[in-house]
Amino acid sequence: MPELPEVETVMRGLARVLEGRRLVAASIARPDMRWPFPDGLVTRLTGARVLGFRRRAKYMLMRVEGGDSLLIHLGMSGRMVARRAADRPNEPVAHEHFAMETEDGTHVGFVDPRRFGSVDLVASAREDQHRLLAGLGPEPLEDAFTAEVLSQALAGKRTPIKAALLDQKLVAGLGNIYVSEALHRSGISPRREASTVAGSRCVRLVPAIKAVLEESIAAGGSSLRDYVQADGGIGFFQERFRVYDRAGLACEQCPGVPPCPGIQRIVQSGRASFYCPRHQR
DNA sequence: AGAAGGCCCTGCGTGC
DNA sequence: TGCACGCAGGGCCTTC
Repeated sequence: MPELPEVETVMRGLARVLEGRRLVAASIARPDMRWPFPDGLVTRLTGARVLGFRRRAKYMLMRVEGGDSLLIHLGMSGRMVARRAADRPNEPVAHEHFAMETEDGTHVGFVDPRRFGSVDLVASAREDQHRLLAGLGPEPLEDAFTAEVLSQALAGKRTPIKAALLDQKLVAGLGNIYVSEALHRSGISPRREASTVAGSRCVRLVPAIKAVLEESIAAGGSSLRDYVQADGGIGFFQERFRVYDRAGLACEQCPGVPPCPGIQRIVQSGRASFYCPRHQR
């Protein structure tokens, strides 16, 4: 499930194989993703050189010659797959909805079985004004994201902190997994009302958010030799989380006597949260 | 107006 | 073994 660290890793992998290269082909196999592919996508990409990459929240932006940027969201199940064009199988790759090919013979496909992902074009000079980016909150890894900033965003919110942190308007790029992990690290229950996290608890929470994201990006980068795996997949691997999907297991944060009752799974706004009821309050 | 739930989609794990 | 069902969740949309 691509959240901010996975998107960052995939983006770096894409940059590795695409940056500076000229695209000699682009193709659409199936246009009905989350939103239809934009008009002129193939035309604008074909022949253009890839200038650079950038990430915003869970979105990747690929700047190309001619003033356009390709906006990519991986959705739930999206992957980027890179192969030498010559090594591609003859039959169509399952769920590869979109692909690009470089002058030096690399084929990059966007594979997304669930089709929650999306691709769009936006003027490079106005990337942040795209409707999907315009309302996003601060980047959690930037210095501007401080305890004070989060504190203000949470003030007066009656919703559980779990839901608040998933709200991309408050902070951009966190998903279900890293919200659970960051709350676990900072000893805050996902059920706690957001307004009561404002203040001193944000002083613990904000560094925990940054740490969990940074460690994950570092692990993603170092675990991938070449950013392109044997199967052609670019990007993320399954990390070992401290609470996410670990219901019933002991919480490593609180050893000792009496034994930790273990990590619990609860459902909040229809989504699973994992936490240790003993040390997360 | 803010919050909660629905919906889109396919693959996979579980249980009968 | 096979099938049915439920769950996974990002983000927009509708409803309350």
